[in-house]
Amino acid sequence: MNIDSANQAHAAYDFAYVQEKWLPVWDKAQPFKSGRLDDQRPKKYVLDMFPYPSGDLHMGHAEAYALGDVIARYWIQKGFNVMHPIGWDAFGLPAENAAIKRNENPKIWTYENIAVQKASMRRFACSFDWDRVFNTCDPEYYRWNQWLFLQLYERGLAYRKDSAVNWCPDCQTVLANEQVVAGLCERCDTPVTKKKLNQWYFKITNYADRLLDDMEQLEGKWPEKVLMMQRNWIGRSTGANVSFVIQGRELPVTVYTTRPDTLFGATFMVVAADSELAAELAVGSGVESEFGAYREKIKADSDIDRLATDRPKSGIFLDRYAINPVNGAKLPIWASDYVLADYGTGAIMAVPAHDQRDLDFARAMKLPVIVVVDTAEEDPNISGVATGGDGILINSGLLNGMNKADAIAAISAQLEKDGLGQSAHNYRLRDWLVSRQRYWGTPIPIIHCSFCGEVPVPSDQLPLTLPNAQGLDLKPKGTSPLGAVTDWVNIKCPRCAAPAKRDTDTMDTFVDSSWYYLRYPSSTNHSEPFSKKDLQTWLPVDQYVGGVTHAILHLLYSRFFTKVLNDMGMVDFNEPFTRLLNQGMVVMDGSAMSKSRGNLVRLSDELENHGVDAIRLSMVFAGPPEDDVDWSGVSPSGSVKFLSRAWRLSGDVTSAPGVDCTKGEISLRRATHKALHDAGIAIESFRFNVAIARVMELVNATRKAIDSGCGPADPAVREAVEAIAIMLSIVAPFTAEEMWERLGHKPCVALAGWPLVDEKLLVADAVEAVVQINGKIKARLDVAPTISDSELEASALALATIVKALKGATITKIITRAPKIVNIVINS
RNA sequence: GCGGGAGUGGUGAAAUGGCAGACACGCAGGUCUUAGGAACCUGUGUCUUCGGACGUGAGGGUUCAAGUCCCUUCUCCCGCACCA
Repeated sequence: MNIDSANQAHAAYDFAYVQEKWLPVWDKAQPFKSGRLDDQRPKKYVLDMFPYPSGDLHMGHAEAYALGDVIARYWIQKGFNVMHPIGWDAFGLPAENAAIKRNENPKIWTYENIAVQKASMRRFACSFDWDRVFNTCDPEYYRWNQWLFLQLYERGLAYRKDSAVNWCPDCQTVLANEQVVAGLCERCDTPVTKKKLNQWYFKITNYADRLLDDMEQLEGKWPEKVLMMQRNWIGRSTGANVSFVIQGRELPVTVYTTRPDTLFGATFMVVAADSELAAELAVGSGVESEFGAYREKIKADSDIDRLATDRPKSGIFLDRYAINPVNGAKLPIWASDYVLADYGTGAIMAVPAHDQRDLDFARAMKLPVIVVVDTAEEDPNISGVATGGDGILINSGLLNGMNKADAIAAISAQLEKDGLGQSAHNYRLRDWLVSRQRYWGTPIPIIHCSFCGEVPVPSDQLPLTLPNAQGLDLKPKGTSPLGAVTDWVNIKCPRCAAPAKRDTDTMDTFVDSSWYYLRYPSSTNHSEPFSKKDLQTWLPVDQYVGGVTHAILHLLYSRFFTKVLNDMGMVDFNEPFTRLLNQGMVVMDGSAMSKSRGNLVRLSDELENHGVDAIRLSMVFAGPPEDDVDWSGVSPSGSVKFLSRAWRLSGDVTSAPGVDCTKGEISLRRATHKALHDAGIAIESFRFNVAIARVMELVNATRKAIDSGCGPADPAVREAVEAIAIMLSIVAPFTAEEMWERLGHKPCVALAGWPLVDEKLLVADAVEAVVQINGKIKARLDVAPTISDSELEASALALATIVKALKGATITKIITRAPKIVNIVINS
């Protein structure tokens, strides 16, 4: 080794210098532009969930964007025309709350944060196409939010109704069902209460079946967990509606049941205490005042109270009776809060023997329990445990002797024939409540006229921009701050010119994110939200990357929007995201990072201490991407060590660029091609940690080849180090670019292309076969990979150790799988 | 309660039913050094009488062969939660 190369070998790898060196070069080269018209490469749309601009990027962003970047950069290297865009989900409560706290304009706060995040993404070497950026709070974007809202409105998919809605007393706004997590506001963890309000909804329930059934297309491409969560959330149940005559009431009451077979076991009826029906039935019943008091009491209960598992059943007997249609039994009608007003018909037939909730209620209220399905379990009257399983029907007239399934079929047919019932579906999914009583969101483009009613804002008046927040009191007070802007609110009705008022609510920000992925290909289009031609080029999204926190909310809403747009003929596909990868969280010492817990790790500190590449590498190498990364257990300095090892190789290569690699030393060449092959497969199946392990192996093999093998001048060394640079470019772009230059190439290594794998080099010239006796390894032997079963078997049986071991034993069977294994089965 | 997922060295983790622990972190020892928080090398599942034996939460089963498939069970994590 001469003095120069010795110096070079010992020179420390200066990541800070390398970062500063290459960023301006890349700014100029712009390697990640997508969508040039003459581009002949096949397309790939790789999408990262866009960030909320709540401050600078944190460790979670670093993981998510490192993973998305690996995928995007890999497909570029594989020769695809990759669109990898980014934007900002910029409306929403955090901006508004921060603005209130600092007495600032949310708009200024938001755009400042966007600038900070954008600069950090550049530094983090994200391979984004910066020409496609937009923010959802840009009027040019939310204009199309309003346009889409009106499209839904015209189709009857956006409507207003009075309802008891989820209300967060802290945020002073309503919440969608999906935003209530275990009875708490998902933003601020305040217990959610109910409030009766007139609000805008999107009719997502119209799409329940399609949202459910189309998931078949996503099977195997989305995480099973997410599909399952969506299925549960939609919660389709199959059963029957059954009519019950009510004494002293003209109209019958319909109940929904999944167990029509247990109809003979119904001993009472329960109506939701907060329903219209309960109120009506209570009128003139003699228990009106008790009922009123009960209703007031349950209204005061928060969702948290309702969720308590061991909550005793409560209710009021309404002194009214329903008649069981199958046997004429007189069933007392009770009002209780254990029946939900907005599921099914808000009324149930109670079969205490076979439903635990009904049994608990029956026992609390001393109501009769009649067993109609013999399940061979203990009588629920005695055990207190309802028997919900299959069994033989008893005490059930025509159903006696049948099993559950037959009885359901028989009674359903009978009810249908008698006009007393029909099969029905119900869904856990509720319509999507989209009104919000806050400032920083898209104004709802509806005008309320006392003569014309709801009047859409004419499309030539879009965007309906937010009035300036300057001088506006944004403090939450239960109604939208927009109501105070009188010269904005009060306008003439576009239809009749009478004085009218604008709707003062803003849209849930999940509306913004339900279609943003359609906007990137057309981000500069001023005449439509997206063009069909652009969509045909790019959509659907080939690979979506984001946190599992959006498993229901964002992904369900996006699927809903896509289906609506499909019905409108605006898109040709019905699922927006072909493949989905959910990355885990970055935690510290086993729990989520937070200021209050004192375990917050600042991304900027980590980048300062270890460099961008080492942080990206650590994130990706830590384990499977779906698993959480515990930052206390990863070693960014280990990543630095590996990167400088790889970097040092690039200074050791002494052959010239373009040297004929096919003349290189064969075993290193084999290692190189195996690494390229295996790493590619690993990346395509999201096993990025394994891909990196393969690169590490190649680095180790190359180091060895240089130091004590073929030496630095062998063409195989250049081939290996170039392959390392290219493979590293998708994870550690700075290091890779620096290596690429030291290898005598011009930027950008990101576009160098994944080297073609020579299949011939994937076959080793010798492999080790193992010889087992009764499944225990007894010997090993080197064989040609092409050896036949019989040859391998013969060589195995000829081995001295095997001959010795087999002495005196009878061979019953020999299993041979050339060239890997021989298993000799003997009886002992 | 319902639904889903996961249990492998000191740690993060690998392993189309075919050599368990790849690749790392950590640790120990060494080489070279004025020095080492550099680089390089070696070792590192457990037990061992040094021949081996045992080993993927526990228990059973299928198989020539099981971390992997089946049954039972325990533990942990996630989602939903009075949805009739």
